[in-house]
This record gives sequence, C-alpha cells and structure tokens, in this order.
Amino acid sequence: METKKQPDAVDDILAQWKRERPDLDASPMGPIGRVRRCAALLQRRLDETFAEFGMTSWEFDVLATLRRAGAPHCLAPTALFSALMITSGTMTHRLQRLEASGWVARHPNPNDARSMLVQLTDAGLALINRAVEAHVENEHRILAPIEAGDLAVLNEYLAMLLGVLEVREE
Amino acid sequence: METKKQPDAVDDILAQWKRERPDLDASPMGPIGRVRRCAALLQRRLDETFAEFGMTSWEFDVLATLRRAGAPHCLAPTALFSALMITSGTMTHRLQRLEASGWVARHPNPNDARSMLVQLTDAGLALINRAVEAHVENEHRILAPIEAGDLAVLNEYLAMLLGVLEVREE
DNA sequence: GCTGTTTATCTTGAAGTCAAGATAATTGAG
DNA sequence: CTCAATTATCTTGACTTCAAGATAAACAGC
Repeated sequence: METKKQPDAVDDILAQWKRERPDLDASPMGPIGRVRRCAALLQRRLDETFAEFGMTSWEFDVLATLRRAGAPHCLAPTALFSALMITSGTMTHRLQRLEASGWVARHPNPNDARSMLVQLTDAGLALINRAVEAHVENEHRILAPIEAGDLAVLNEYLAMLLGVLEVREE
Repeated sequence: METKKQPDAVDDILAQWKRERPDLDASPMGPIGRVRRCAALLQRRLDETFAEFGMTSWEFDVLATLRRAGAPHCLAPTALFSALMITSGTMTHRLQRLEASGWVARHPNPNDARSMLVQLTDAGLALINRAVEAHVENEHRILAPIEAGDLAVLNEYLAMLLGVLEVREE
C-alpha cells in the first residue's frame, strides 16, 4: 500500500497548529482528536436506528442496560447511573420519562426501603429486544467497509487505549 | 506478549449480551463501544486542564478554532459552527457568553452586512495561547503510558475508521 | 432595476444534563 | 439501644443544546 491516505479533518487541524504554533508538539491531537471525532460521527449513525424505533440514544441505553442484566430485568437506579456514567439526578429524570412511556416500572425494594427497583415492562422488553437487533445490524453495516483483520487490530489497540484510560478511574 | 489483557467495561457488556442474546453477533459493539467509552473518559481528562484556566470545553473549542485560523484571529459564525459540528443557535449563544467574558469581540463584516466577524480579543488570545500549551502537555501525559510505536499504529487505524465514517458526511 | 431564492444570523421553546443540597433509611461503634 | 456517619434517591436551579422558525441582506435571472 503506497498511496497516501486522504487528509481528514484532524490532519487539517494539525497542519493549522503546526503553522501557528510550531513550538508545540501537537502530535497527540492526532489519535485523541480522531477518537473524539469518530465518537461524534458514530453517535449520529447510531441515532438514526434508534429513531426508527421512536427512541432516543439515552432511552436505548437505559433499556439495554436492564435487558443485558437478564431476567427479571430489574436494577436499582444506583446500578444504572453508575453503569451509564451519569449523575443520580439525571437518572431520576430519565426514569420518570421511561415510566411515563410505559417501558419501565418502579417498585419498592423489599430489602431496603431507601432504594427502588426499576424493571422493564413487557412493552419495554419487547421494544428493546427488537431495537437491539436493529442496532447490532446497524453497527455491522457501519463497520462493513473495514476488513475483518483490520477491525481486529483496531479493536486490539482501542482496548489498549481504554485500558490506559480506565486505570485512572480505579 | 502472552498474558491475557484484563477485561474492560466493554468486555463485560459483550459477555452479558452473549448470555442474554446468544442469537446476536454483538462483536461490532467491541470497537464501537470502546471508541465511545474512550471519548467519554478522554473528555473528563481534558476538562481537568480546561478548568485550570477557568474555561469549559466549549469555550476552549471556540477560542482554539479562532486561534488556529491565524492572525487576525477572525472568523464568521458560520465558519465556526460548521467547524465545531454545532447548530447556529448554539453558536449564537456561545458567542454571547464569550463576548461577555471579554475573550472575543464581534464586528460587522464590511463586505456582507448579513454576517458578523468574530475576533479574539487580546485577553482571549493570551488565554488561548497559554491554555493550548497546557492542553497539549495534558494530552502528552494522557498518552504517555503508550509506546510510540503502538501509538502510531493506533493512530493509523483510527484514521482508517475516521475515513470510513467521514465519507458518509460527503 | 425587480423579485424570488438563497444565505447568515438570531430568537424561541423544549429537552437533557449536572452540581449541590434535601430527605429518608440503613449501618456501625460504643 | 442510640446516634453519628453513610448510602440511596429525589429536588432544585442553572446551563447547554437543538430544531424550527423569524429576520434581514445578498444574489441571480430576467
């Protein structure tokens, strides 16, 4: 492979900094900028599929977390907002919306009166089961242009980066 | 290298889906989930440095875009919100805040009365010059645990992914 | 020149998010 | 048992964002 890759949006930014601040070694902006920009573009692509099910990204995230937990698809709010990296206040708000939509129900926890148990309703379970199928198909489609071997290498190096970033969060 | 990598948060999610929905090939969730999670964790790390300068992430983004453009550090709002992937309404709001902080000034465009020209003030220029130095140092620190060779491979594969994602956005 | 279309920006209203604090139940040390 | 510290959730208020529409200037074809 001898052909030079097309410059992307991050290459442009690096060239600008090189011209304006040649004293700086801005090279880490390459991988970091690309991770951030990939995440932003991926979000748009994923949202398209969620919209087909009348869901937003955060609604999918909460329902999927409950679904993944397995029967009886029941978790405490603390478990949910920890898994989703959001605050407790945001979780309260999300659960109110999801309860109003009829996709989750909240029950008192018999073992701890401070805590609630959030459970997928039948409608919520049916919805997330269908939505996750479409979501996975969509992800396959998004990555389809990448060869299996390249994808494996990409995944391996992303795991390395994630490992480096996660140690800090003990 | 024979030691198995520690499982990360994404491995856990993949294992849950494997158990709950063995009919799905959820493998694309590996790279896609890792990109998204890396971006979220990176955001936190970058915000720490911005906070040292009394800035938020979006304030840094706007000032840095003006700074990168070179003297006279002057761009139209349209150029700014296009570069930053945000809406025009959001840009209006950001510019009001930045003008109130004294970091940018808005002048009428002599060539087009519909459009404004947004310019870094002296204070804004001094701030972003210092902030970007700290930001680049911070990015070096974040990636320091990764060997130069590995980082180059990571960057190359991220560029490939970004290329695949950007073609869609023509 | 007119006039309809396009372009650039701003306004409005509805969401979603967080930080900080309030409330209430549980736990643990004595 | 009692009370201080901890834990789980919810409330409040401020901020950021977007989508949709309003306003005004510039342009293009006649």
